[in-house]
Amino acid sequence: MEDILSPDNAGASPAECVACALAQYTVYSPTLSADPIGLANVRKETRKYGSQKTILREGEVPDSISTLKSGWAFRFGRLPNGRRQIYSFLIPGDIVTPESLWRTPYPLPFSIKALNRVELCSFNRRAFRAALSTSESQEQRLARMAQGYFGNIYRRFADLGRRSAGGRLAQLILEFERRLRHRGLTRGRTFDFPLRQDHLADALGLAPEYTSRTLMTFRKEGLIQLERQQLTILNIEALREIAEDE
Amino acid sequence: MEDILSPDNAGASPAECVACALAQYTVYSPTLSADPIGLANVRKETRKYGSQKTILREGEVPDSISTLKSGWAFRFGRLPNGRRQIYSFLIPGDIVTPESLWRTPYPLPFSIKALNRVELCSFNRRAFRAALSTSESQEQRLARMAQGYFGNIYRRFADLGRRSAGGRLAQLILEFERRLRHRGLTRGRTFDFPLRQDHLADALGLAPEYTSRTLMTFRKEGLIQLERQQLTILNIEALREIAEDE
DNA sequence: CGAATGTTTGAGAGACGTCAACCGGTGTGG
DNA sequence: CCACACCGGTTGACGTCTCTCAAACATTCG
Repeated sequence: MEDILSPDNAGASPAECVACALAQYTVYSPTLSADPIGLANVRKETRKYGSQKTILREGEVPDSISTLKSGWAFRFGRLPNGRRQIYSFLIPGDIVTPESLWRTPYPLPFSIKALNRVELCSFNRRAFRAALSTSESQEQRLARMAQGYFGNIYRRFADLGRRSAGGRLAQLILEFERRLRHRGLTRGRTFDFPLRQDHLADALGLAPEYTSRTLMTFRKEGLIQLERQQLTILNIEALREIAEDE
Repeated sequence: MEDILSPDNAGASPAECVACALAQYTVYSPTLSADPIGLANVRKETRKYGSQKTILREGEVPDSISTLKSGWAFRFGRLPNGRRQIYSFLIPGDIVTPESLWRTPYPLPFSIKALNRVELCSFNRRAFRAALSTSESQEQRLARMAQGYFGNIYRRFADLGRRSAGGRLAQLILEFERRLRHRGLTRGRTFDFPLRQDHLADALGLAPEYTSRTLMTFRKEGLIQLERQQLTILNIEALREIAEDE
Protein backbone atom coordinates (compact mmCIF):
# COMPACT_ATOMS: atom_id res chain seq x y z
CA MET A 1 0.00 0.00 0.00
CA GLU A 2 1.43 3.33 -0.96
CA ASP A 3 0.54 6.75 0.38
CA ILE A 4 -0.14 8.84 -2.67
CA LEU A 5 -0.46 12.00 -0.66
CA SER A 6 2.40 12.08 1.74
CA PRO A 7 2.24 14.54 4.64
CA ASP A 8 5.09 16.63 3.24
CA ASN A 9 2.68 17.77 0.63
CA ALA A 10 1.40 20.41 3.02
CA GLY A 11 3.68 23.11 1.68
CA ALA A 12 2.77 22.63 -1.98
CA SER A 13 -0.32 24.41 -3.15
CA PRO A 14 -2.01 22.67 -6.08
CA ALA A 15 -1.85 25.81 -8.15
CA GLU A 16 1.94 25.97 -8.01
CA CYS A 17 2.70 23.48 -10.75
CA VAL A 18 0.32 25.17 -13.17
CA ALA A 19 1.83 28.56 -12.50
CA CYS A 20 5.38 27.23 -12.84
CA ALA A 21 7.20 29.01 -15.63
CA LEU A 22 8.82 25.76 -16.71
CA ALA A 23 5.58 23.78 -16.86
CA GLN A 24 5.03 24.05 -20.60
CA TYR A 25 8.57 22.85 -21.29
CA THR A 26 8.53 19.75 -19.09
CA VAL A 27 7.83 16.20 -20.25
CA TYR A 28 4.60 16.10 -18.32
CA SER A 29 3.09 19.25 -19.80
CA PRO A 30 0.34 17.36 -21.72
CA THR A 31 -0.82 15.73 -18.50
CA LEU A 32 -0.57 19.00 -16.66
CA SER A 33 -2.67 20.92 -19.15
CA ALA A 34 -5.25 18.13 -19.41
CA ASP A 35 -5.70 17.95 -15.66
CA PRO A 36 -4.24 21.10 -14.13
CA ILE A 37 -4.39 20.02 -10.51
CA GLY A 38 -4.03 16.26 -10.83
CA LEU A 39 -0.25 16.29 -10.96
CA ALA A 40 0.14 18.88 -8.27
CA ASN A 41 -1.80 16.61 -5.97
CA VAL A 42 0.72 13.88 -6.56
CA ARG A 43 3.58 16.14 -5.58
CA LYS A 44 5.16 15.25 -2.29
CA GLU A 45 7.47 18.08 -1.44
CA THR A 46 10.13 20.42 -2.68
CA ARG A 47 13.70 20.07 -1.56
CA LYS A 48 16.73 22.35 -1.66
CA TYR A 49 20.37 21.46 -2.07
CA GLY A 50 23.41 23.68 -1.76
CA SER A 51 26.13 23.74 -4.40
CA GLN A 52 28.06 20.46 -4.69
CA LYS A 53 25.68 18.64 -2.35
CA THR A 54 24.78 15.05 -3.13
CA ILE A 55 21.22 14.54 -4.36
CA LEU A 56 21.39 10.79 -4.90
CA ARG A 57 24.21 8.41 -4.15
CA GLU A 58 25.36 5.53 -6.34
CA GLY A 59 23.56 2.33 -5.34
CA GLU A 60 20.45 4.05 -4.04
CA VAL A 61 17.10 2.98 -5.42
CA PRO A 62 15.10 6.11 -6.17
CA ASP A 63 11.67 5.81 -4.58
CA SER A 64 10.37 9.09 -5.92
CA ILE A 65 10.62 11.03 -9.14
CA SER A 66 12.01 14.55 -9.02
CA THR A 67 12.30 17.39 -11.46
CA LEU A 68 14.66 20.33 -11.30
CA LYS A 69 12.72 23.46 -10.55
CA SER A 70 15.85 25.58 -10.51
CA GLY A 71 19.58 25.05 -10.61
CA TRP A 72 21.75 22.49 -12.39
CA ALA A 73 23.02 19.07 -11.40
CA PHE A 74 25.32 16.41 -12.80
CA ARG A 75 25.56 12.63 -12.81
CA PHE A 76 28.93 11.03 -12.39
CA GLY A 77 30.83 7.92 -11.49
CA ARG A 78 34.05 7.52 -9.59
CA LEU A 79 36.85 5.10 -10.48
CA PRO A 80 38.76 3.04 -7.91
CA ASN A 81 41.71 5.40 -8.36
CA GLY A 82 39.54 8.33 -7.35
CA ARG A 83 39.09 9.88 -10.77
CA ARG A 84 35.69 11.17 -11.71
CA GLN A 85 33.73 10.91 -14.94
CA ILE A 86 30.69 13.11 -15.44
CA TYR A 87 28.06 11.35 -17.55
CA SER A 88 25.54 14.13 -18.04
CA PHE A 89 24.24 17.43 -16.78
CA LEU A 90 20.72 18.21 -15.66
CA ILE A 91 19.15 21.60 -16.32
CA PRO A 92 15.94 23.15 -15.00
CA GLY A 93 12.91 21.21 -16.14
CA ASP A 94 14.78 17.91 -16.39
CA ILE A 95 13.71 14.80 -14.57
CA VAL A 96 16.51 13.77 -12.25
CA THR A 97 16.16 10.04 -12.90
CA PRO A 98 14.18 9.45 -16.10
CA GLU A 99 15.06 5.78 -15.60
CA SER A 100 12.46 5.67 -12.81
CA LEU A 101 9.75 6.31 -15.36
CA TRP A 102 10.11 2.95 -16.98
CA ARG A 103 9.69 -0.10 -14.84
CA THR A 104 10.81 -1.24 -11.44
CA PRO A 105 13.53 1.04 -10.16
CA TYR A 106 17.00 -0.43 -9.76
CA PRO A 107 20.11 0.77 -7.89
CA LEU A 108 21.60 3.78 -9.65
CA PRO A 109 24.93 3.15 -11.37
CA PHE A 110 26.01 6.74 -10.68
CA SER A 111 25.74 9.54 -8.14
CA ILE A 112 24.02 12.87 -8.68
CA LYS A 113 25.23 16.19 -7.27
CA ALA A 114 24.02 19.76 -7.39
CA LEU A 115 26.16 22.10 -9.49
CA ASN A 116 24.79 25.23 -7.87
CA ARG A 117 21.88 26.02 -5.60
CA VAL A 118 19.16 23.56 -6.62
CA GLU A 119 15.45 23.27 -5.96
CA LEU A 120 13.71 19.96 -6.63
CA CYS A 121 10.03 19.06 -6.93
CA SER A 122 9.55 15.46 -5.98
CA PHE A 123 6.57 13.30 -6.85
CA ASN A 124 5.32 9.94 -5.77
CA ARG A 125 6.88 7.58 -8.25
CA ARG A 126 3.99 5.29 -8.99
CA ALA A 127 1.37 8.00 -9.01
CA PHE A 128 3.52 10.09 -11.34
CA ARG A 129 4.03 7.16 -13.66
CA ALA A 130 0.32 6.43 -13.65
CA ALA A 131 -0.59 10.05 -14.32
CA LEU A 132 1.72 9.99 -17.34
CA SER A 133 0.10 6.91 -18.87
CA THR A 134 -3.24 8.38 -19.75
CA SER A 135 -2.90 10.24 -23.03
CA GLU A 136 -1.35 9.44 -26.36
CA SER A 137 0.34 12.82 -26.69
CA GLN A 138 1.87 12.26 -23.28
CA GLU A 139 3.31 8.92 -24.37
CA GLN A 140 4.78 10.50 -27.45
CA ARG A 141 6.31 13.28 -25.46
CA LEU A 142 7.86 10.75 -23.11
CA ALA A 143 9.27 8.83 -26.04
CA ARG A 144 10.78 11.97 -27.49
CA MET A 145 12.26 12.88 -24.15
CA ALA A 146 13.84 9.44 -23.83
CA GLN A 147 15.16 9.70 -27.35
CA GLY A 148 16.78 13.05 -26.67
CA TYR A 149 18.02 12.08 -23.29
CA PHE A 150 19.71 8.84 -24.25
CA GLY A 151 20.76 10.26 -27.58
CA ASN A 152 22.78 12.90 -25.77
CA ILE A 153 24.39 10.34 -23.50
CA TYR A 154 25.45 8.07 -26.34
CA ARG A 155 26.73 11.01 -28.36
CA ARG A 156 28.92 12.08 -25.47
CA PHE A 157 30.08 8.48 -25.15
CA ALA A 158 31.15 8.52 -28.78
CA ASP A 159 32.74 11.95 -28.34
CA LEU A 160 34.94 10.64 -25.57
CA GLY A 161 36.18 7.79 -27.67
CA ARG A 162 36.41 9.40 -31.03
CA ARG A 163 36.78 13.18 -30.88
CA SER A 164 39.53 15.63 -30.02
CA ALA A 165 39.41 17.91 -27.01
CA GLY A 166 38.14 20.81 -29.09
CA GLY A 167 35.48 18.70 -30.77
CA ARG A 168 34.19 17.45 -27.46
CA LEU A 169 34.06 20.92 -25.95
CA ALA A 170 32.28 22.41 -28.95
CA GLN A 171 29.81 19.55 -28.94
CA LEU A 172 29.05 20.01 -25.25
CA ILE A 173 28.55 23.76 -25.58
CA LEU A 174 26.20 23.24 -28.51
CA GLU A 175 24.27 20.64 -26.54
CA PHE A 176 23.78 23.12 -23.72
CA GLU A 177 22.63 25.83 -26.10
CA ARG A 178 20.10 23.51 -27.70
CA ARG A 179 18.68 22.17 -24.49
CA LEU A 180 18.51 25.50 -22.73
CA ARG A 181 16.88 27.16 -25.71
CA HIS A 182 14.15 24.51 -25.76
CA ARG A 183 13.46 25.36 -22.15
CA GLY A 184 13.31 29.07 -22.81
CA LEU A 185 16.44 29.60 -20.75
CA THR A 186 18.59 31.52 -23.23
CA ARG A 187 18.80 35.20 -24.02
CA GLY A 188 19.86 35.29 -27.64
CA ARG A 189 23.00 33.19 -27.71
CA THR A 190 23.75 33.83 -24.05
CA PHE A 191 22.95 31.53 -21.17
CA ASP A 192 23.87 30.67 -17.59
CA PHE A 193 26.85 28.40 -17.33
CA PRO A 194 27.46 27.36 -13.73
CA LEU A 195 30.14 24.74 -14.47
CA ARG A 196 33.60 25.16 -13.08
CA GLN A 197 36.50 24.06 -15.22
CA ASP A 198 37.01 20.88 -13.27
CA HIS A 199 33.43 19.90 -14.09
CA LEU A 200 34.13 20.50 -17.74
CA ALA A 201 37.35 18.53 -17.46
CA ASP A 202 35.64 15.56 -15.82
CA ALA A 203 32.86 15.62 -18.40
CA LEU A 204 35.23 15.80 -21.35
CA GLY A 205 37.80 13.40 -19.98
CA LEU A 206 40.57 16.03 -19.97
CA ALA A 207 43.09 17.40 -17.51
CA PRO A 208 41.85 20.66 -15.97
CA GLU A 209 44.85 22.58 -17.35
CA TYR A 210 44.20 21.41 -20.85
CA THR A 211 40.55 22.28 -20.49
CA SER A 212 41.60 25.80 -19.62
CA ARG A 213 43.81 25.98 -22.68
CA THR A 214 41.12 24.64 -25.00
CA LEU A 215 38.64 27.11 -23.60
CA MET A 216 41.18 29.88 -24.06
CA THR A 217 41.70 28.93 -27.69
CA PHE A 218 37.95 29.14 -28.26
CA ARG A 219 37.92 32.60 -26.73
CA LYS A 220 40.92 33.84 -28.67
CA GLU A 221 39.36 32.62 -31.90
CA GLY A 222 36.21 34.53 -31.11
CA LEU A 223 34.02 31.46 -30.83
CA ILE A 224 32.67 32.05 -27.37
CA GLN A 225 32.70 34.44 -24.49
CA LEU A 226 32.61 33.13 -20.94
CA GLU A 227 32.72 35.22 -17.83
CA ARG A 228 30.97 35.26 -14.50
CA GLN A 229 28.99 32.10 -15.26
CA GLN A 230 27.56 33.51 -18.46
CA LEU A 231 28.39 31.88 -21.75
CA THR A 232 27.79 33.54 -25.12
CA ILE A 233 28.27 31.79 -28.42
CA LEU A 234 29.81 34.35 -30.74
CA ASN A 235 30.32 32.24 -33.85
CA ILE A 236 28.02 29.27 -33.91
CA GLU A 237 28.88 28.17 -37.45
CA ALA A 238 32.56 27.91 -36.64
CA LEU A 239 31.70 26.08 -33.44
CA ARG A 240 29.58 23.61 -35.38
CA GLU A 241 32.41 22.98 -37.80
CA ILE A 242 34.77 22.15 -34.98
CA ALA A 243 32.07 19.95 -33.44
CA GLU A 244 31.63 18.06 -36.71
CA ASP A 245 35.39 17.55 -36.65
CA GLU A 246 36.31 19.71 -39.59
CA MET B 1 -5.54 -4.99 -31.94
CA GLU B 2 -2.27 -6.82 -32.22
CA ASP B 3 -1.66 -10.26 -33.64
CA ILE B 4 0.02 -12.10 -30.83
CA LEU B 5 0.65 -15.13 -32.96
CA SER B 6 2.08 -13.97 -36.21
CA PRO B 7 2.15 -16.41 -39.12
CA ASP B 8 5.95 -16.61 -39.02
CA ASN B 9 5.53 -18.56 -35.84
CA ALA B 10 4.94 -21.70 -37.85
CA GLY B 11 8.54 -22.81 -37.65
CA ALA B 12 8.85 -22.46 -33.89
CA SER B 13 7.73 -25.42 -31.87
CA PRO B 14 6.54 -24.46 -28.37
CA ALA B 15 8.93 -26.89 -26.80
CA GLU B 16 11.99 -25.18 -28.25
CA CYS B 17 12.30 -22.37 -25.70
CA VAL B 18 12.08 -24.77 -22.80
CA ALA B 19 14.71 -27.02 -24.28
CA CYS B 20 17.02 -24.10 -25.09
CA ALA B 21 20.32 -24.47 -23.30
CA LEU B 22 20.40 -20.76 -22.54
CA ALA B 23 16.90 -20.63 -21.06
CA GLN B 24 17.91 -20.80 -17.42
CA TYR B 25 20.37 -17.92 -17.90
CA THR B 26 18.03 -15.48 -19.62
CA VAL B 27 16.15 -12.63 -17.94
CA TYR B 28 12.87 -14.33 -18.58
CA SER B 29 13.74 -17.65 -17.00
CA PRO B 30 11.30 -17.20 -14.06
CA THR B 31 8.44 -16.66 -16.49
CA LEU B 32 9.58 -19.54 -18.61
CA SER B 33 9.75 -22.00 -15.74
CA ALA B 34 6.41 -20.83 -14.33
CA ASP B 35 4.64 -21.29 -17.64
CA PRO B 36 6.83 -23.41 -19.90
CA ILE B 37 4.89 -22.91 -23.08
CA GLY B 38 3.41 -19.44 -22.57
CA LEU B 39 6.50 -17.61 -23.76
CA ALA B 40 7.13 -19.90 -26.67
CA ASN B 41 3.65 -19.11 -27.91
CA VAL B 42 4.52 -15.45 -27.97
CA ARG B 43 7.55 -16.08 -30.10
CA LYS B 44 7.20 -14.88 -33.63
CA GLU B 45 10.13 -16.26 -35.51
CA THR B 46 13.83 -16.86 -35.53
CA ARG B 47 16.11 -14.92 -37.79
CA LYS B 48 19.67 -15.38 -38.98
CA TYR B 49 22.29 -12.78 -39.80
CA GLY B 50 25.67 -13.22 -41.38
CA SER B 51 28.81 -11.71 -39.89
CA GLN B 52 28.84 -7.89 -39.98
CA LYS B 53 25.22 -7.71 -41.13
CA THR B 54 23.02 -4.94 -39.73
CA ILE B 55 20.37 -6.14 -37.29
CA LEU B 56 18.87 -2.76 -36.48
CA ARG B 57 19.67 0.62 -37.94
CA GLU B 58 19.95 3.90 -36.01
CA GLY B 59 16.60 5.67 -36.01
CA GLU B 60 14.49 2.53 -36.30
CA VAL B 61 11.79 1.95 -33.72
CA PRO B 62 12.01 -1.67 -32.62
CA ASP B 63 8.57 -3.26 -32.84
CA SER B 64 9.60 -6.61 -31.47
CA ILE B 65 11.91 -7.87 -28.76
CA SER B 66 14.69 -10.23 -29.71
CA THR B 67 17.18 -12.32 -27.82
CA LEU B 68 20.44 -13.72 -29.09
CA LYS B 69 20.18 -17.46 -29.41
CA SER B 70 23.69 -17.77 -30.77
CA GLY B 71 26.43 -15.46 -31.94
CA TRP B 72 27.54 -12.01 -30.79
CA ALA B 73 26.52 -8.51 -31.82
CA PHE B 74 27.53 -4.94 -31.06
CA ARG B 75 25.86 -1.54 -30.76
CA PHE B 76 27.61 1.45 -32.19
CA GLY B 77 27.28 4.99 -33.40
CA ARG B 78 28.97 6.72 -36.28
CA LEU B 79 30.36 10.28 -36.22
CA PRO B 80 29.96 12.74 -39.07
CA ASN B 81 33.62 12.21 -39.92
CA GLY B 82 32.95 8.51 -40.38
CA ARG B 83 34.57 7.27 -37.21
CA ARG B 84 32.81 4.58 -35.24
CA GLN B 85 32.29 4.13 -31.54
CA ILE B 86 31.11 0.80 -30.17
CA TYR B 87 28.92 1.22 -27.12
CA SER B 88 28.45 -2.36 -26.04
CA PHE B 89 28.58 -5.98 -27.07
CA LEU B 90 25.77 -8.50 -26.96
CA ILE B 91 26.42 -12.13 -26.12
CA PRO B 92 24.17 -15.19 -26.39
CA GLY B 93 21.19 -14.88 -24.07
CA ASP B 94 21.17 -11.07 -24.17
CA ILE B 95 18.13 -9.08 -25.16
CA VAL B 96 19.04 -7.04 -28.22
CA THR B 97 17.15 -3.91 -27.12
CA PRO B 98 16.43 -4.08 -23.40
CA GLU B 99 15.14 -0.52 -23.80
CA SER B 100 12.04 -1.97 -25.47
CA LEU B 101 11.10 -3.61 -22.20
CA TRP B 102 10.33 -0.36 -20.52
CA ARG B 103 7.75 1.86 -22.05
CA THR B 104 6.86 3.08 -25.50
CA PRO B 105 9.68 2.31 -27.88
CA TYR B 106 11.58 5.25 -29.34
CA PRO B 107 13.98 5.57 -32.29
CA LEU B 108 17.27 3.87 -31.46
CA PRO B 109 20.22 6.22 -30.96
CA PHE B 110 22.59 3.56 -32.33
CA SER B 111 22.84 0.77 -34.87
CA ILE B 112 23.31 -2.91 -34.10
CA LYS B 113 25.39 -5.32 -36.14
CA ALA B 114 26.23 -9.00 -35.95
CA LEU B 115 29.81 -9.78 -34.99
CA ASN B 116 29.70 -13.32 -36.32
CA ARG B 117 26.98 -15.65 -37.48
CA VAL B 118 23.96 -14.76 -35.34
CA GLU B 119 20.63 -16.38 -34.64
CA LEU B 120 17.86 -14.32 -33.07
CA CYS B 121 14.61 -15.32 -31.40
CA SER B 122 12.11 -12.52 -31.76
CA PHE B 123 8.99 -12.04 -29.69
CA ASN B 124 5.96 -9.86 -29.93
CA ARG B 125 6.92 -6.79 -27.93
CA ARG B 126 3.74 -6.20 -25.99
CA ALA B 127 3.02 -9.83 -25.33
CA PHE B 128 6.57 -10.35 -24.13
CA ARG B 129 6.36 -7.33 -21.85
CA ALA B 130 3.05 -8.53 -20.48
CA ALA B 131 4.35 -12.04 -19.90
CA LEU B 132 7.22 -10.57 -17.90
CA SER B 133 4.97 -8.56 -15.60
CA THR B 134 3.35 -11.36 -13.73
CA SER B 135 5.69 -12.50 -10.98
CA GLU B 136 7.70 -10.73 -8.35
CA SER B 137 10.82 -12.78 -8.97
CA GLN B 138 10.56 -11.87 -12.64
CA GLU B 139 10.46 -8.16 -11.81
CA GLN B 140 13.48 -8.52 -9.62
CA ARG B 141 15.36 -10.36 -12.28
CA LEU B 142 14.52 -7.64 -14.77
CA ALA B 143 15.74 -4.99 -12.37
CA ARG B 144 19.01 -6.83 -11.85
CA MET B 145 19.43 -7.20 -15.58
CA ALA B 146 18.90 -3.49 -16.09
CA GLN B 147 21.33 -2.70 -13.32
CA GLY B 148 24.00 -4.89 -14.82
CA TYR B 149 23.33 -3.76 -18.33
CA PHE B 150 23.43 -0.04 -17.71
CA GLY B 151 26.12 -0.42 -15.11
CA ASN B 152 28.39 -1.91 -17.76
CA ILE B 153 27.63 0.89 -20.19
CA TYR B 154 28.38 3.63 -17.71
CA ARG B 155 31.53 1.93 -16.58
CA ARG B 156 32.77 1.78 -20.12
CA PHE B 157 31.83 5.45 -20.49
CA ALA B 158 33.99 6.29 -17.50
CA ASP B 159 36.78 4.06 -18.79
CA LEU B 160 36.91 6.00 -22.04
CA GLY B 161 37.26 9.30 -20.25
CA ARG B 162 39.42 8.34 -17.36
CA ARG B 163 41.51 5.25 -18.02
CA SER B 164 44.59 4.38 -20.02
CA ALA B 165 44.53 2.03 -23.00
CA GLY B 166 45.68 -0.90 -20.89
CA GLY B 167 43.14 -0.20 -18.18
CA ARG B 168 40.31 -0.07 -20.69
CA LEU B 169 41.35 -3.30 -22.37
CA ALA B 170 41.74 -5.16 -19.10
CA GLN B 171 38.37 -3.89 -17.95
CA LEU B 172 36.68 -5.04 -21.15
CA ILE B 173 38.23 -8.49 -21.04
CA LEU B 174 37.14 -8.91 -17.44
CA GLU B 175 33.64 -7.80 -18.33
CA PHE B 176 33.47 -10.46 -21.03
CA GLU B 177 34.73 -13.14 -18.68
CA ARG B 178 32.15 -12.22 -16.05
CA ARG B 179 29.21 -12.08 -18.42
CA LEU B 180 30.09 -15.23 -20.32
CA ARG B 181 30.67 -17.17 -17.14
CA HIS B 182 27.21 -16.22 -15.88
CA ARG B 183 25.80 -17.63 -19.06
CA GLY B 184 27.72 -20.86 -18.77
CA LEU B 185 29.76 -19.98 -21.83
CA THR B 186 33.28 -20.35 -20.47
CA ARG B 187 35.54 -23.36 -20.19
CA GLY B 188 37.71 -22.58 -17.21
CA ARG B 189 39.21 -19.19 -18.02
CA THR B 190 38.81 -19.73 -21.75
CA PHE B 191 36.01 -18.40 -23.93
CA ASP B 192 35.06 -17.56 -27.50
CA PHE B 193 36.23 -14.14 -28.57
CA PRO B 194 34.93 -13.28 -32.04
CA LEU B 195 36.03 -9.61 -32.03
CA ARG B 196 38.50 -8.41 -34.59
CA GLN B 197 41.03 -5.82 -33.49
CA ASP B 198 39.17 -3.00 -35.17
CA HIS B 199 36.13 -3.85 -33.04
CA LEU B 200 38.29 -3.69 -29.97
CA ALA B 201 39.79 -0.42 -31.18
CA ASP B 202 36.40 1.16 -31.81
CA ALA B 203 35.12 -0.02 -28.45
CA LEU B 204 38.16 1.25 -26.55
CA GLY B 205 38.54 4.49 -28.47
CA LEU B 206 42.00 3.56 -29.73
CA ALA B 207 43.80 3.37 -33.05
CA PRO B 208 43.87 -0.20 -34.36
CA GLU B 209 47.67 -0.27 -34.37
CA TYR B 210 47.83 0.76 -30.76
CA THR B 211 45.23 -1.83 -29.86
CA SER B 212 47.48 -4.44 -31.40
CA ARG B 213 50.42 -3.19 -29.37
CA THR B 214 48.47 -3.15 -26.11
CA LEU B 215 47.20 -6.65 -26.77
CA MET B 216 50.75 -7.74 -27.53
CA THR B 217 51.98 -6.32 -24.25
CA PHE B 218 49.31 -8.29 -22.41
CA ARG B 219 50.44 -11.44 -24.16
CA LYS B 220 54.11 -10.86 -23.53
CA GLU B 221 53.43 -10.25 -19.86
CA GLY B 222 51.58 -13.54 -19.65
CA LEU B 223 48.21 -11.97 -18.84
CA ILE B 224 46.21 -13.49 -21.65
CA GLN B 225 46.39 -15.81 -24.57
CA LEU B 226 44.41 -15.07 -27.72
CA GLU B 227 44.41 -17.10 -30.86
CA ARG B 228 41.84 -18.32 -33.34
CA GLN B 229 39.00 -16.48 -31.61
CA GLN B 230 39.70 -18.10 -28.28
CA LEU B 231 40.72 -15.98 -25.33
CA THR B 232 42.26 -17.38 -22.16
CA ILE B 233 42.95 -15.31 -19.09
CA LEU B 234 46.26 -16.55 -17.74
CA ASN B 235 46.73 -14.18 -14.81
CA ILE B 236 43.47 -12.73 -13.63
CA GLU B 237 44.87 -11.01 -10.55
CA ALA B 238 47.38 -9.05 -12.59
CA LEU B 239 44.66 -8.19 -15.07
CA ARG B 240 42.46 -6.91 -12.27
CA GLU B 241 45.27 -4.76 -10.97
CA ILE B 242 45.73 -3.13 -14.34
CA ALA B 243 41.97 -2.69 -14.60
CA GLU B 244 41.84 -0.97 -11.23
CA ASP B 245 44.57 1.31 -12.54
CA GLU B 246 47.16 0.43 -9.94
C1' DC C 1 46.98 -20.31 -55.36
C1' DG C 2 46.25 -15.48 -55.50
C1' DA C 3 43.89 -11.46 -53.71
C1' DA C 4 41.88 -9.30 -50.17
C1' DT C 5 41.69 -8.60 -45.45
C1' DG C 6 43.51 -8.48 -40.89
C1' DT C 7 47.73 -8.12 -37.74
C1' DT C 8 52.32 -6.81 -36.34
C1' DT C 9 56.12 -3.72 -36.08
C1' DG C 10 59.03 0.51 -36.69
C1' DA C 11 59.77 5.40 -36.81
C1' DG C 12 58.28 9.85 -36.12
C1' DA C 13 54.75 13.34 -34.93
C1' DG C 14 51.21 15.40 -32.24
C1' DA C 15 47.83 15.79 -28.71
C1' DC C 16 47.23 15.84 -24.16
C1' DG C 17 49.02 15.22 -19.29
C1' DT C 18 51.94 16.64 -15.42
C1' DC C 19 54.44 19.70 -12.56
C1' DA C 20 55.04 24.08 -10.98
C1' DA C 21 54.69 28.90 -10.66
C1' DC C 22 51.77 32.80 -10.79
C1' DC C 23 47.62 35.56 -10.87
C1' DG C 24 43.16 37.42 -9.54
C1' DG C 25 38.96 37.30 -6.93
C1' DT C 26 36.60 36.31 -2.60
C1' DG C 27 35.88 35.55 2.00
C1' DT C 28 37.29 35.78 6.76
C1' DG C 29 39.17 37.44 10.91
C1' DG C 30 41.85 40.56 13.50
C1' DC D 1 39.36 48.16 6.64
C1' DC D 2 43.28 45.76 5.61
C1' DA D 3 45.90 41.32 5.54
C1' DC D 4 46.01 37.02 4.42
C1' DA D 5 44.66 32.55 2.97
C1' DC D 6 42.20 29.95 -0.24
C1' DC D 7 40.32 28.60 -4.35
C1' DG D 8 39.89 28.53 -9.18
C1' DG D 9 41.92 29.75 -13.41
C1' DT D 10 46.04 30.75 -16.46
C1' DT D 11 50.48 29.90 -18.39
C1' DG D 12 55.09 27.74 -19.35
C1' DA D 13 58.12 23.85 -19.85
C1' DC D 14 58.49 19.39 -20.50
C1' DG D 15 57.25 14.44 -20.67
C1' DT D 16 54.57 10.62 -22.52
C1' DC D 17 50.84 8.25 -24.31
C1' DT D 18 48.64 7.42 -28.27
C1' DC D 19 48.17 8.40 -33.30
C1' DT D 20 49.69 8.31 -38.11
C1' DC D 21 52.12 6.64 -41.89
C1' DA D 22 54.25 2.91 -43.92
C1' DA D 23 55.85 -1.57 -44.75
C1' DA D 24 56.13 -6.43 -43.75
C1' DC D 25 53.77 -10.36 -42.40
C1' DA D 26 49.81 -13.56 -41.61
C1' DT D 27 45.37 -15.35 -42.52
C1' DT D 28 41.15 -16.11 -44.73
C1' DC D 29 38.44 -16.77 -48.72
C1' DG D 30 37.26 -17.15 -53.40
